[in-house]
Amino acid sequence: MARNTKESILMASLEMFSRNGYAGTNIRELSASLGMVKSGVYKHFASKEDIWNALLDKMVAYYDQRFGSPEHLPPVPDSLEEFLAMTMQMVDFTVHDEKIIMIRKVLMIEQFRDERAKELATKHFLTGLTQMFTHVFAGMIEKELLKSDDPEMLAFAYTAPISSLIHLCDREPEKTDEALKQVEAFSRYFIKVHEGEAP
Amino acid sequence: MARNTKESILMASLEMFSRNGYAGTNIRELSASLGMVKSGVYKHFASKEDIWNALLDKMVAYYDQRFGSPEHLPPVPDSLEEFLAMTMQMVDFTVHDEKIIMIRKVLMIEQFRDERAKELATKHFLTGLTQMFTHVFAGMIEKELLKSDDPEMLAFAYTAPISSLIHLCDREPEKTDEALKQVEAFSRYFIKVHEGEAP
DNA sequence: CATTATAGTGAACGAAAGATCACTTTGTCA
DNA sequence: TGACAAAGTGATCTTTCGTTCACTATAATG
Repeated sequence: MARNTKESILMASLEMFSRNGYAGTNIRELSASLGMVKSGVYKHFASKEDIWNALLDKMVAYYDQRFGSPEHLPPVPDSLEEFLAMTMQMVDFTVHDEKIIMIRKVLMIEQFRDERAKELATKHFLTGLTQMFTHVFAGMIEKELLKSDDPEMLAFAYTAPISSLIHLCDREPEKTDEALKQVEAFSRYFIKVHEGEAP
Repeated sequence: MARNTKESILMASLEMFSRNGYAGTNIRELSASLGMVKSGVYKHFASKEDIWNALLDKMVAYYDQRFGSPEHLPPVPDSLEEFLAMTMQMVDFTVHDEKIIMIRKVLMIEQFRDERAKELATKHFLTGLTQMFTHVFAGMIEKELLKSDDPEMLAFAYTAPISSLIHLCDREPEKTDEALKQVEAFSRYFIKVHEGEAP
């Protein structure tokens, strides 16, 4: 029962931090959203900052679990259509999963204030995606699906534009469908430019 | 004398908002940074929110002035080296200009809370750059510096990765030099991929 | 020089913040 | 079932917040 409440508090804090930021969130509203009175929160966390740190721990763990270990690298696709489908599936998931959206928002808001948020932001928004797709592109080049090229540069050139469209979805969710079409258009364009000569 | 103080307050608020966000900024610190006592601020602005709105007005005006009108479009370069140089000069400026850095940070932090910040963020981070470079690439294709292609897609594929490196500089300024090298490497790579056949 | 609008001060206010504490309730387990 | 630790409450404390206001100093104007 205790673990449950503690988790609920962290979930509620993720929601509030992602909407109002750390400074813009207060314990009264937070506890009220859980049908609690504010002093109750202090049975589970020593302070507001303690909640923040615990939430960051969770976000770090969540990231490591989903993207950290090599065994979670996506399989190298066997065709360019499969590659496109894989991209679309990943993007579609990431722009619709409420929890991941909130994590990105929190990192956006707090990246300049909190050292760990800064680190996670760079991973989430830049290096993580690049690493992941470096592996994919290296495999695809080997399979001659793509022209011989620097896989890391390819990965950066591919993921950064898609990432910017994901951020657009976070900012203006009503544009999500349009943005997804742009992702697809970009992906098709990218494939066309870099596809291998051998059919 | 009045105008001067009002401007100083806006400048100080830009600094504090970009570091601590709107909610994380208080009037006492703000006025103290100007050698004033907090009640003095209220001779120039009716409320904290009034300061925020005035600052946003300024940021909108600043953006429109620098990127808004068509006459501020960059000239179409006459060679690929010139294009690279133009890119590097623009990026170098934007990652070192303290004011522009602070504007980007404020937009990052407040994009999910304030409607106008959201709009400006999309312009600053996405559509503005794309529009600008669509014009450049259209001209370069006409000059046969680049292969015939969709200039808007080219612009998006070019500016988004560079934009993500600019954000990295905002987040981790100590990596600025490295990031600038990455910008140059990416730009050279991009040119190589898309350069026209005719020398 | 006298007047007057403006800029800045310092004390004060009410509201809201984070946090504490003595208490009651509740669920667990010997 | 009875005891005890944990979870939750409500009152309260201290600080800090944004804001107001009567006041003084200042600088421009006629």
